Amino acid sequence: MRRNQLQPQSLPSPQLLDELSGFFRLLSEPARLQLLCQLKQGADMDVASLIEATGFSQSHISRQLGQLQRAGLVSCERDGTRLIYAVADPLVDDLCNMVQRRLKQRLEQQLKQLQGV
Amino acid sequence: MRRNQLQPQSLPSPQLLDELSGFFRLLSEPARLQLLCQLKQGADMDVASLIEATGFSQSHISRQLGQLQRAGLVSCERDGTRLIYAVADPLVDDLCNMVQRRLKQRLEQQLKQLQGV
DNA sequence: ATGCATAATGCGTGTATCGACATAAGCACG
DNA sequence: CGTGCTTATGTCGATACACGCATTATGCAT
Repeated sequence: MRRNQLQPQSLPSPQLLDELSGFFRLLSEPARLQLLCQLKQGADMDVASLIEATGFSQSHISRQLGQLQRAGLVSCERDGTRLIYAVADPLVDDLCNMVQRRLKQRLEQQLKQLQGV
Repeated sequence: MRRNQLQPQSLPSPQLLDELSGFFRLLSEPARLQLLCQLKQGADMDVASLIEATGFSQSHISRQLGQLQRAGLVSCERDGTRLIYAVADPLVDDLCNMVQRRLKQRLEQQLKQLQGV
């Protein structure tokens, strides 16, 4: 099968590649993923709760939230001196669920492969 | 303010967090994403084609393909001395499409925000 | 076996970024 | 005004990893 020439020339541009990889990079850090998960559950949480829930330093959490916010993944509103953060896009949850399903399937498959054909 | 206790205790475990972030990390590198896209289009490609298409060194490509293969994202079969690689899981494409749509929506929204309320 | 392909690995360098500490900046209240 | 509380930022050490060069391993042919 030499069907290697039927590309609809849909190679993604370098810019798109960078944007995509940049987005995935945001999710490539357990700390950020953990923050997102905490926010999903706790609905609206202030930074103090996130510090206590994750055990990270305040500066670290502030930076990670900043990245997520610039990407539009979380939003925040003021309550006095505190900032209340919330998940701003359900996409991350969808992606995680899809990947999780995939990881599970893969493990089940490997398991089956081990215990006899 | 201890009103954040209504969680259905569905916090992902650290292991799951690591696995998820590890998976996303694979997609967080433009080089790997590019390889996956090339493979999607070219259907089956040997390493030489990938070298020419991407401009990366042979060793680099070999390593990246190794990572993708260990994760089950690509598979390869021998043809003489060459290895022909192919995409082994459509999930990555779905994820990229979802993220791309999301990036586009976000830009459109920002554009609308700029040119008048 | 030798020789010629191709692919994988050892090693080094450079760069990015995680994560903490210390400090500054913004906001409320006396 | 200053004081206290919360968040953001400057700086730094440690670690991870991208990427190339050189070398080794592997398969096919003669």
